[in-house]
Amino acid sequence: MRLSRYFLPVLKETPSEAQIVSHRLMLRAGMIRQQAAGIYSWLPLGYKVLKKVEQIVHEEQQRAGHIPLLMPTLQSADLWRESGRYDDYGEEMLRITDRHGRDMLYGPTNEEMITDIFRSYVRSYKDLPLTLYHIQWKFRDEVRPRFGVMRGREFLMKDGYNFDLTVEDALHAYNRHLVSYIRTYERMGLQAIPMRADSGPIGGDDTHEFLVLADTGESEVFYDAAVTDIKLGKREIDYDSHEACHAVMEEFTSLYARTDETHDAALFEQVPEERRRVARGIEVGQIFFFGTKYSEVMGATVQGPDGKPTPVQMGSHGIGVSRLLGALIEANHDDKGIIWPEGVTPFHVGIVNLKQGDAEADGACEALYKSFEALGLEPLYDDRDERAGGKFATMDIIGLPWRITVGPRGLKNGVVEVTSRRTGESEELTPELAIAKIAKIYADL
RNA sequence: CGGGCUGUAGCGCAGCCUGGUAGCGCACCUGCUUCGGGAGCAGGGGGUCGGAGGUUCGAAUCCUCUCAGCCCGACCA
Repeated sequence: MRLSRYFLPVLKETPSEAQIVSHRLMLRAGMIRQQAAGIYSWLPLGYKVLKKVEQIVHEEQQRAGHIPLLMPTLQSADLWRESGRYDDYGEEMLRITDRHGRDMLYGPTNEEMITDIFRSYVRSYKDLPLTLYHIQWKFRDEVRPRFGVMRGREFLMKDGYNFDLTVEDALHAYNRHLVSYIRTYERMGLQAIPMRADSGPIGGDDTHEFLVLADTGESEVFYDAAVTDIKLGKREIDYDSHEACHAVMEEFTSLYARTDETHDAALFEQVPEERRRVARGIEVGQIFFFGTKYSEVMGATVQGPDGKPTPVQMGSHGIGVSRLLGALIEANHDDKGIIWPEGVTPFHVGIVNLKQGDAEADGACEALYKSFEALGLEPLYDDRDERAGGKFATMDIIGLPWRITVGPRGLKNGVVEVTSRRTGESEELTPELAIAKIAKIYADL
């Protein structure tokens, strides 16, 4: 993309409504625009990152064997009356009446609807196990939206639902989700620690929340410092293997890590003192096993091998897709702006032409631009007729992890400058080597 | 939902107390100079001061109501 043709409304000054760093930077980098309290437009740059995050979630869900579908944002109140949650959910549910006076609602989650879909079609235990998921906009009418997209009212969320015949199978689904979630976050360059949590209004026996450590997190967390050393890395996981998923689950959850809701001071005391940590975290996902809570009241049963109708064992699993952008920025920024991890960066590399209009500089930039595109990478070429300082500031705030600076001074020696946004370190390379360096970084992801 | 606060140009703000018909910085447009970390000079465009009602000869300014947004708390992915 050529910046002169893009729509990137970068702000030099911070709008006064933004308090926390991710909100400020998203506004300043021209990623979002608030349209009402807790409701945002996603401007091109923000939309691009949102789509990248969404894509990673899709890929990892499908790698784990989960099936994508798409359910509507608006739901009939009748379904929610069946489960009893129409009354239980309270003021957070946005209720709407259509022209015929029918009660509708903007879905805050989809347990009822997915259960309805399941019970309409699935009759036999032979169709299990089954995990369906979607990535869809949700609405929760928060009393007090704040922190930008981290606690908006409208938010994009991946929610998935597993249907299994036995508790054992459902617990495998739980473990499988835990593993796939860790892998999802790691691909985005985030460490999200699974922590034992409260079940809240969803209800259930087993539940873990995934927390990204950040000073601005909404939850207080207590953990054994050793948990931050556990990584999935590039291990291949057999998602069909109960043993393999269980082993990873054990590995990631056996050390102490809890939110304030389930914190147990006595247990925490057993962690060696030098490894005890109290910090704050941003919740970016949660998994639940709740058994037959919905299947019983809504009649989601299958015939088992014995011919008897059996309510299915269920769980639900969510990743806050839009909120992840906030968490990513909270975890990856400095005083100059955002620093995107390579896995989610909106553009792979920024090209800064220090002397627009100079035939040699223009030519070198064009050549770099075309080379990156030929490699399947997306460059953002700042071809505006701006001064160097302004171009650098723009690149810094939008946070592309790599920048190539092209100017007459370097070109005289046949080199361009490759700079890491994260470390600030630069090296002078020939254009060919610069391209090779960037290409290798992304190939190795 | 309790407590506090703010709405004046795209963004950041002053003016309000003490009423007299709107201003500053950035951004934007034109020209010249400049050009490796948010340039300088000159010229220019843009606001019925959130909305409604009231007081007054006169309201951004005072009064009433209302809408929107922000912060703290409770709540929450």
